[in-house]
Amino acid sequence: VSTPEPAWLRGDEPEAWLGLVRTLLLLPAALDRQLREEAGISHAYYLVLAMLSGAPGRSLRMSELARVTGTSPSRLSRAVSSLQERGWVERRACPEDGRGQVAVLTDAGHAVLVQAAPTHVAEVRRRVFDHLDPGEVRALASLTRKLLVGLEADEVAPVG
Amino acid sequence: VSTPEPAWLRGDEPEAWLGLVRTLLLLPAALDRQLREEAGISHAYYLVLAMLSGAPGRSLRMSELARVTGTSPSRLSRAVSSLQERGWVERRACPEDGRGQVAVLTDAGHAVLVQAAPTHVAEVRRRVFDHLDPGEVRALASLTRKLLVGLEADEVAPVG
DNA sequence: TAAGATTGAGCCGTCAATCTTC
DNA sequence: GAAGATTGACGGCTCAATCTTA
Repeated sequence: VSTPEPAWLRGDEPEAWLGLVRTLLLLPAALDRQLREEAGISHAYYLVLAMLSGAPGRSLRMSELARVTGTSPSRLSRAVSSLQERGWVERRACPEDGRGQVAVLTDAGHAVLVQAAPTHVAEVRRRVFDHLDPGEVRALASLTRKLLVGLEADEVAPVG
Repeated sequence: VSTPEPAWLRGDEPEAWLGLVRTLLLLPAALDRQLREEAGISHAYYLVLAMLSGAPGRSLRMSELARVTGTSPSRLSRAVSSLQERGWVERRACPEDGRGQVAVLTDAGHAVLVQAAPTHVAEVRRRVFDHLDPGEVRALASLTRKLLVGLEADEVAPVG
């Protein structure tokens, strides 16, 4: 290439990277701890319930549910199995595609979500938004939007 | 309390939160995939090697290493055991405290780190910094600094 | 042949209990 | 008794393989 990228981080990048890495390590752990204590499930499982709750018919195809929760197909399949054993989610055949499965939030699952949501939101406030002013919240929304560009596309254009 | 916090998120908070959650889900997965393919270790294990490499004597107490890598004591103990089996880290008794253990990076471990670092940094650039201009990098550093205030202190002041 | 979904094997992580030293 | 560190038990996650339908 004609203008190679620098080999290591420079300027404000090291501090930004270290801060981001520490956030990636600590925030999910904090969310998991709080939700496990409150509702007995991880944050990933909570997201499954929450995304189903907001979908029409409280149901979504497995593939679509995997996409919106940011998890792999196998991980989602195991999560739904676990939630199904607790009676919080059901599986149904997809009427439009014989290969597909649809996950449906049960009334019991919805009740768990409704019960857990307030303390979860309080934790999110306490851990995140209490420390940011409105401008910083906007900056966070803007930054994550740009970061997700590089994360949601697994394939990357060749170097040429 | 006299001025209760709103029960749900408002303004730019929902978008910021969803963006942050998706980043928390996708970025660690991307880092793990790349490092596992390149060096056969997770990002958490890489951090252990990297933090030891930057420490005086290429060694740190277990408790201090857990703190700087943002992991729990039990998690770190298992990580060091695994790295020790590969000959990349050694354990030694702590001369100043009979209860303590010191983890030391071996030459082999250092070689692994040196070999893996360039492609890892390239991945960090490709996933993160290629999508941000200098001002945004500063904003990211500033934002994570504020978020870590709420994450590094596990105990929180009572509501009163 | 490809896409949707699941499963088996194995590693990684947490929680609680334990052991040692302070 | 408290702190540093480790371990047993168990659940969650990834990778690769598999099964079914399109």
